[in-house]
Amino acid sequence: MPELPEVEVTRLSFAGAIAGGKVVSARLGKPLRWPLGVPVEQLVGQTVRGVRRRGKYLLIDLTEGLLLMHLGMSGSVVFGHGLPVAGAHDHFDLKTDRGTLRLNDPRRFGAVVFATAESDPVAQKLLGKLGVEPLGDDFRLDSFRSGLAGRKTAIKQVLLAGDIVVGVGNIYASEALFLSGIRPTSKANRLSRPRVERLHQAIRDVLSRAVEKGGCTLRDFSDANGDAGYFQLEAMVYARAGQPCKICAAEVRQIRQGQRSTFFCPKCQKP
DNA sequence: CACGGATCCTGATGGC
DNA sequence: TGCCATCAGGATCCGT
Repeated sequence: MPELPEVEVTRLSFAGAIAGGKVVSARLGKPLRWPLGVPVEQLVGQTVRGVRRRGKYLLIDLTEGLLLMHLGMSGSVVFGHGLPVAGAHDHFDLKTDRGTLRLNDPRRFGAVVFATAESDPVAQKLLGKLGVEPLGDDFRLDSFRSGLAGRKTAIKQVLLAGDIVVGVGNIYASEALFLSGIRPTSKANRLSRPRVERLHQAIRDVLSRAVEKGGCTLRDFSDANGDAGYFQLEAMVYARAGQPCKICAAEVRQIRQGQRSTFFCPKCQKP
């Protein structure tokens, strides 16, 4: 469910409300991808300073340390007072006097990890190799180009790897490549300068537009207040195999790359 | 060190 | 209705 826009929309939906909240209790459900790292009692009494995002991680700053939360493939967050009794897929609750933050994640590819600081090796193991933020000033065309120059793999795979630029997941990778007219199978290091420039711009455009629209709701995305996003209405190629391209009417194709589905228009996107 | 593949887990969906 | 195979928004780990 969550690529950068969904994570950012989620963050925006509860960051203001939880800030300043004092942790009353916390509970863990079934194990997530990694152990929390501290007993939940250690969180009690701490104050939530604020919530940031790095790539697809939510960083929940506490008085002493921070929680790194990842939504994996199927994670979502709810925040509020008087939440229902935790269900089978509610694997983390952080109850504060401003409301309870709850992570629901059926597949449990997500994670909640405690680190004493962002520089803590525990945090750096997760954040250390991440690429630049696509919507920030650090996402420069020249460094993007030199990053791609070192990769012989398909451009789609490079985008997903997240070590050059973060936040582009399976949906937005297909969409950004469509917008820039690049075949997903093209080798990253063979893209011409103008094509890299178009891709650079397309990544920014597609992600920022999705954030504005409130995230993607392809299956079941909703933010911490339960509000759904609308990106699905705008997908140009994702999940549209066999349907006509919205620009040229050619049939949208679906292929597999690294066990993930890729969608593209064979006419609009040149190898 | 860059690459491709296997892997974690549960639920939805479609074919028979 | 049941059973089985396939697929799903992510990212790490491991062998080459």
